[in-house]
Amino acid sequence: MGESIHEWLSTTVRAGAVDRTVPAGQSLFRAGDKTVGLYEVLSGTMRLVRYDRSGREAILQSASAGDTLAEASLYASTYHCDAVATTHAVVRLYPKTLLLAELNRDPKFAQSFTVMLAQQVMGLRTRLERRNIHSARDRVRHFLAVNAGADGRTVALSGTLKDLAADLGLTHEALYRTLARMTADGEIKRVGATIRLNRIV
Amino acid sequence: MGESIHEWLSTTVRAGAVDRTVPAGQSLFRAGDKTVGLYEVLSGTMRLVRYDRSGREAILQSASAGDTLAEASLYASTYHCDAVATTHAVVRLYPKTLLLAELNRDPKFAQSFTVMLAQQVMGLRTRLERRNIHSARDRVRHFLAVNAGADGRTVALSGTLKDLAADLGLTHEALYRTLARMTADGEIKRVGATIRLNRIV
DNA sequence: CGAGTGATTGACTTAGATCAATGACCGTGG
DNA sequence: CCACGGTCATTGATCTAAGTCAATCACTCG
Repeated sequence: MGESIHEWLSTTVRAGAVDRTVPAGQSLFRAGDKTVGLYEVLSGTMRLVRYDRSGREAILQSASAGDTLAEASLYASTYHCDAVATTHAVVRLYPKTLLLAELNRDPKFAQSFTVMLAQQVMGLRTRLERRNIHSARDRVRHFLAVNAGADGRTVALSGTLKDLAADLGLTHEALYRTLARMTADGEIKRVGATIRLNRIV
Repeated sequence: MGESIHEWLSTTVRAGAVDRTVPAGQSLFRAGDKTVGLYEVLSGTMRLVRYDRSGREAILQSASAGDTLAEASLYASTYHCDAVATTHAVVRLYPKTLLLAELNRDPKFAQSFTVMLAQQVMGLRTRLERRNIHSARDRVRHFLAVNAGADGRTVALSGTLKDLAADLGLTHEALYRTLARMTADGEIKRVGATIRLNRIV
């Protein structure tokens, strides 16, 4: 969908990127640290956490491969939470200074960056909207409607059904069952890694 | 939180904004129309919908006062869905041409705009993260952790509890019950429109 | 050829949705 | 100035969809 950061970065910025490995359980940065830039998760999972006085942690966000971390770093001077590796992870740092300089210097790059962010906002809004739907079936319908191809009735599944289930906020069992029922009712038809919507008579 | 669009728009763009009233049920634009700009919903509710061949509509998104509509318009040339008013609504159009020109001309404005989008992305991510939490109690905990004030244990509620419930994706009943239980357990204390987190011993 | 994972289905449990009723509060119009 | 309609806050009773636990089969990969 072209929503991921690295597709939009100028070669200048990309050249200045630094990769770093974070062993599971280790932290990448801590609240109060000075912000250094924008991170992209290359593999593994990172989580942003905050701790209450009793030491219990609250997960503010978790980012897997392809996600970005700490957009905050673009405008804040210090981090306001910790980033810790849930699994062994590899991250790529795009230094703040480079990014900001590039944004100032190159209006075209700035525009690309803005477009990317706008797309992210739209995508996130859509996903949030979907989570508002309580019924599993309607949630699946929403997903299908949003992701239907040009013909308006074919949806190509990118990953596994388990991944899709996670994305929809359902257990994989619930998704399997929902799809099975929709198929039985003739609402959809599964063809390989594709779902075809049938017209409702 | 400074996440809303209009706070970040330059006076130039703001001056070029056009307000428009949309009666309930009427559409603001339809799929295929040329994009004209970015809309902000001033009052009422608009929804973005797509129709399948059987005429049933799928709601892709719904936007209430303060929300923006059609960020797509920033980079796409035509709309890919319909925007229809769920209730009588008033929207404000920030013309695309003005916005893009301004973004090109004024790097500072572009930066502000980018910052605003980045904030939106962060906020949306956090909310999405919250929706991943199944337990009502943990969802409330997440909300409290994220929205705790400087002291880390006081959360000021902005709207009504019903609004909060909707925001959390819970029914208001579920929220009342959860808060009641947390209070009974001594985890929180409600003081007027404020919730205070207690340390867990 | 096992080990690991995805896909699928069954049985059972439960948290939260739904339906319902009540009290508090608030503006407002007669 | 007060009765009335409206909304929020709250709690009870009940229902159900989805979560949880569990088992099976297919498939791939080293």
